[in-house]
Amino acid sequence: MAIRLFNSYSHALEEFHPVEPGKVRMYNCGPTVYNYAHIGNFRSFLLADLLRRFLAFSGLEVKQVMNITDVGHLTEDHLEAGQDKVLVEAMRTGKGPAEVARFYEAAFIEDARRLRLLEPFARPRATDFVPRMIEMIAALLAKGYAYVVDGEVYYDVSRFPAYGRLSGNTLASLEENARVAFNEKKRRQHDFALWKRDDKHLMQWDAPWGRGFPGWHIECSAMSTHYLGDTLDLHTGGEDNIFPHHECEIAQSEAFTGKPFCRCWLHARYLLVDGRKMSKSLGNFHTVRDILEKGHAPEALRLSLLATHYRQNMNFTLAGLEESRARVASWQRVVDNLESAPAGPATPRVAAAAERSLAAFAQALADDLNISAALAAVDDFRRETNSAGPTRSDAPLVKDTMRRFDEVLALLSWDEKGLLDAEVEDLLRQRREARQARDFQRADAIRDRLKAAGILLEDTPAGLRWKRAR
RNA sequence: GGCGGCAUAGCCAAGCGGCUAAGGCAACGGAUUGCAAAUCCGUCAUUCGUGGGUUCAAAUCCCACUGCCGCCUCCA
Repeated sequence: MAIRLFNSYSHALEEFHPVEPGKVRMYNCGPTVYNYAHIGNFRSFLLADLLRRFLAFSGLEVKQVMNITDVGHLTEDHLEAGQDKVLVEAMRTGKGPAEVARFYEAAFIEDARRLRLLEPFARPRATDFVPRMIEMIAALLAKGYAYVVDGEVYYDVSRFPAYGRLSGNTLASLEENARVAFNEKKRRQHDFALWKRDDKHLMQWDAPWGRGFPGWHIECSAMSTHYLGDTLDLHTGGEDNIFPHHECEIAQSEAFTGKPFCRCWLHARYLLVDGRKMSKSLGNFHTVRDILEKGHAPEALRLSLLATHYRQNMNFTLAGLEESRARVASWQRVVDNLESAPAGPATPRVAAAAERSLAAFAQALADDLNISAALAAVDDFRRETNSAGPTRSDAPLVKDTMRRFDEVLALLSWDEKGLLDAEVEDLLRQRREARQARDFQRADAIRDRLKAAGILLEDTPAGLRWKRAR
């Protein structure tokens, strides 16, 4: 089935075909590790994860690279502002910015695992790629795409005619609408830095042009081409990365390699919280761990952040989080209830639903990751299956179908319930007896006791069901 | 000021020129049930921000207006 994606570079829906058939090279702009990642960050990372999982689901091999930006935009001024506790603590105890970065990098990876993002092929750190960045800058200088001024290096955008094609910010329009004070060192207002100096900067490296640090954009060019070659198939990021970051990445990379940098760009639109832009001052700022620490299930958060199409502003609310939780729970029950399915022949209706829903699911995602339609396909399967009443013979198919959905969605728990210990087993037996004797008071008391122990009971027409509280 | 995006039921959200406007949450009615939970069946937008236009036909295309959001040098 043809997969269509909206390519921000061409501003159009296109059929996706990797350079090398069957193998996809994908680069995702990753986190800046000077703070905990917030839910907006993860919306963009989850787009990358959804895309990767769906491509794999479709039979493609995906080589995914997500960078860690640890090259400091940290200066002494930041330290003086002292907003970040870990940072302040690090400086107080004599630890450097590198240790701060490691701390938040570890926190990010933990968050990513809790939200079930697949491990990328590589998660390179910008600081490990400074030599390659210097190499690339030297090459750009040699080719005449860049110039040195006073120990700094700038990219000469006038040498790259396609500048502005991604963002729509052509040089002409940028010049007309200049809003930022002109940096005297640059030849043109919109030339951007490949190498900078700033004595206040805490991370510095030696380069042929002087001691300093790399410009923001060059790191992604260095890391992506190192792992994935001159031409990437896919590149993702938040919409705010379109300009200047990705525009500049294209200019640098193509000037360096002489080849097209990336075939297809995907950008996740911003997330709002309670209808407004998330910001600390509005008090609607949520990190991933804040939400999880408040007791919300990671699957609920994952679905919430996934459930709105990536090119649509999503509005995050606690009500929406609860809605996602309920939806995941209803799918989980389809799987869990199979254990107590009655014996009987296979149900044609279930088989038909499995085939139809799986096809609808794949077709929806192939249409520029139409997640709403894909989720509706899962709901359709849930309703059909429950309505038909699956038998023991249906169980393998139902389970396989749900598993297939979950390869992409990654929301369900597949661990076996495990054996109950003898004490719980005994309580269940006692309750059964109490109910038979119509001693409902005692039956309810036992149910409450088991609930407190994390075992939830359901008396269904098919008999007693139990599950562990999650 | 320049560039770009979005407005669909109480809420979330599909649909992208033509079958009765998907699906979820909530709500309500019913079945089942000792109660609870879960599940099923049914109800829930003659209408798609507002006003025009194009068309045999528009939520879908065009124009205007209103509202919201993003980018315009280091923020996903």
